[in-house]
Amino acid sequence: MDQLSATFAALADPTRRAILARLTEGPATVKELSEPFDISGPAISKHLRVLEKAGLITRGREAQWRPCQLDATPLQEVAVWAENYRRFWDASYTRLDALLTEMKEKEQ
Amino acid sequence: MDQLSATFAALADPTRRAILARLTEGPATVKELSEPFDISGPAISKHLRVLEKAGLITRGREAQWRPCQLDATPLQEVAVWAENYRRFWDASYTRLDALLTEMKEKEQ
DNA sequence: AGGTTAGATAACCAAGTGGTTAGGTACGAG
DNA sequence: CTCGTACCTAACCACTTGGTTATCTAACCT
Repeated sequence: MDQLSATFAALADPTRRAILARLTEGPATVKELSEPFDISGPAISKHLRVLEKAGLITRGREAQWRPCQLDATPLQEVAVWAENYRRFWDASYTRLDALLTEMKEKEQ
Repeated sequence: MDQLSATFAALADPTRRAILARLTEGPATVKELSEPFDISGPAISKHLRVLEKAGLITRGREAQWRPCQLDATPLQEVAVWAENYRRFWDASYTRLDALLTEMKEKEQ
């Protein structure tokens, strides 16, 4: 699976997006991250592994804790990808764009 | 499934992203969309249904054709979501941000 | 050494995904 | 009316996903 697909797949789950949101406030342990959700520890571990494989978090180790930290670089790729569609975001802009194309063609 | 999750899930597949890219050049029929890929028609139909449910395409009907058109509005939501992480995209900015926070705290 | 806490791994399950083939519907052309 | 084309639905398959419980390791604290 390519990088962009892995990132999108990781972001498709609300729990994982919530984890990322939490990590914007600073590093956290697995326990801390699991607290807002009423799912089991192993379920959180799986989510974290998905995020790690997508390169969205990095993990250290301090004694018995395995602190998670946000790494948002893959999100830049997402933002850039989405920006390429900006011209299509609203119909009026599309219509304007069509008009401009038409004008260019007439010029030639 | 919420809107944002559906959008991310739809974007997680490279075939579907390629279909969206093709649709930036204008509407296309299912047949036209399927040509670049060597997968069966039904497989393409399924991809299109996913894109339609995510609100990324709209479909009309002209005789025996069912033309697809891009609707990029959900991508705006994606771009906005990703933009919220801009401050975390590179470490230097994060360090700068930490420094500013520290300075603010000292001021108080 | 023994107990507690943090966390990972393994085995399992239901549901979803991406693909297939086979067969059905709707429309235009001869 | 019949034939070909465009497309969809249905049924099936292998694989993945998001969850569970049970069991393990590692580190800390008495």
